[in-house]
Order: sequence, then C-alpha cells, then structure tokens
Amino acid sequence: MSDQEIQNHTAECIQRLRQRGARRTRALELVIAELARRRSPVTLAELAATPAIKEQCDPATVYRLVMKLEEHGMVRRLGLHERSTYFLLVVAGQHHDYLVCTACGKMEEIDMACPVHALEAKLEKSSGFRHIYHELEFFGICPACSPSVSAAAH
Amino acid sequence: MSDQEIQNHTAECIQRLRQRGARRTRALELVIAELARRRSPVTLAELAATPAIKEQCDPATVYRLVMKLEEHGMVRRLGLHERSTYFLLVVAGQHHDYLVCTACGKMEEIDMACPVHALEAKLEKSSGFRHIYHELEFFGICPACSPSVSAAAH
DNA sequence: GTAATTGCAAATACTTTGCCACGTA
DNA sequence: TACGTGGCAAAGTATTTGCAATTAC
Repeated sequence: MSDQEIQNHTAECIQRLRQRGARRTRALELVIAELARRRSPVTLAELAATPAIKEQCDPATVYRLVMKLEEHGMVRRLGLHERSTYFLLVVAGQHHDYLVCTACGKMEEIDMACPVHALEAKLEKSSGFRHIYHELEFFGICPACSPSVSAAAH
Repeated sequence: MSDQEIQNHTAECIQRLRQRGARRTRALELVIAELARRRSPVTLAELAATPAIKEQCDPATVYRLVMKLEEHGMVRRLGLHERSTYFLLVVAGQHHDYLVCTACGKMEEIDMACPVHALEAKLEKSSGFRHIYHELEFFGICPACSPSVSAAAH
C-alpha cells in the first residue's frame, strides 16, 4: 500500500472503531498504521518491537489493541506453525495464501488465484456458519533447506 | 479406523521408526494407537490426558514422542487458532479440511473434495519446495454462536 | 465528569530442556 | 554393555489479567 492508502485505511479503521465507542489514541493509530504498512503477517512481539511503537506503547497495550481489532474483524490471525501467532490486517479485496518452510520457517506469499473463495458461499449454506473466510497454507521444504533435510522425513 | 486398522497402522509406524534407530516402547505404542484411534486433531494436553496414557506416561514423554513423530512426517500440526497446537496422525490417502467457529472454537470436518490438491505439484515446480502439503481451514460463526455475536464483528 | 485506555507488574498457560535412572536391543 | 528413552523438575517463552493512573470526549 502507498503511504496515502495506509493513511486512508488507518483512518477508516479508526472511524469504524469510534462508531462503536472506542477512542482515538496514539497507540491505536500507531498499531493500525504499522499493520497497514507491513505486507506480511506479524507476531505481537514483532509489532511491539517496531521502533515507533516500542518508544510509545507498552506491549500489553499492543496486545489489547490487536485483540480488539480482531474482535471487530479488522485483523485476522494466522496459524503458521510458529510458536507464536501471526496477525494480519484485513483489507477488502486482498487475500493471500502462504508457502511456509517447515525447516527454517521462511514464509512467502503465493501469487496465484485462490481456488477456494468460490466454496465459501456454498459452505455458508450447507453449514449454517456465518461470515466465513478461509486460510490456506502450503508447507514444505524450501530449496535452501533441502540439502540438510535428508530422506529422513519421508 | 477399525481396531484392526489402528493396530496395523500403529505397527507400521513403529516399524518405520525402528528402522531409524528408535526403540519399541510402551509409551510409543500408546501414543500412536491413541492418535490412530482419534479422528480429529488433538492437543498435547488432550493426548496426555487420555486415561491409558495418563496412567503410564509423563506429559514430557508425550511431547517428545509427538515431536519425533512429526520429524519423521508421521504427524502433522494444525493451526486452529487455539492457544495450543493441534496434532494429527498422517495416514496415506486421508486428508481433511476443517470448519472452525471463531466464537466457541467448535471444529468440524468438512466433507468435500478438496480443491487444492491439484495445485501442490504445480507449486513444487514453480517454488522449488519439496514435500509440499497444505492445510485449509474455514473460519466463521457457528449457528449456536450466531445470536450472541451481533453485527459487531462486521 | 465519565468511561475508555494505558503502563506496569504479576499471573497463566504452554512449550521446551537438563539430568539421571531405566529399559531395550 | 551401550545407547535410546522415560520421569521429574525446572526453565523459557508467549499470552493474559488486575489495578491504579491517565487520557479522550
């Protein structure tokens, strides 16, 4: 996202939160802007360690803000099999799937049409679940790790 | 799986591990058999709390065994957005996707042809990753939770 | 002024490791 | 006997909460 888009999205998120009784605070702005700035999922620790945030917010505050954003559907969590959870800002029209190395943890976005979207509507009907979204990850051994991971794993 | 299939699969797993220097122990048998018996992903805590296991194994042992099984590709971990990780026995020809309620955590298997398998081979070529598998989960609000989760989430 | 928010510190929960005794081959 | 394995206990890491002080409106 461009700086302009980041600003717009940040403003929009804050606006939506304010309509639900939340207050506009510096910490909130910083966290949303940083999430918008990043293109990839981040852990709470990474987010809290961002210089601008680190200087001005307590990690507990970051935690509570991200939880609030998640409650309101503005942030999603991702299970990438690391010890800690990853979070990602929800931006309309944007969706990515990931390819993760089970040996070194390297994660890359997959650039392809996601074949699963079409199923969501169908699934809503058949299951009765609402607000369905999906998460799709591929796991494997990346080229760099290939040599060190022998046939042992299979 | 039937009792017979559970026994067969347990024996096969142990056999494969033994070929790699592992020893046949009671704890190993119990853990694999329990994983084979269950149809759904389990956490380490759940596994360790299984009566037969609880009586005869320390949780740390269960942890180490599951890690070992995972190293050898016999168990996979699943990110279902709970605080703890879920594990699932790998059985050739079996694959399931899941639908999880973000409000109560209820998880159900989805009974449908998985539309993603076909992509794995293609992805191996384009990415250079080896031994690719995928994980696909759908998240949403289940019918039981629908009333209590107002429009707030959207 | 009122209610939401923050920082700090402490409590949980989950995961991981060290070490020595033990069991398997 | 030799080395993988198990139990117990402790350490490490991530997450979550309590509470008083602060800030937004």
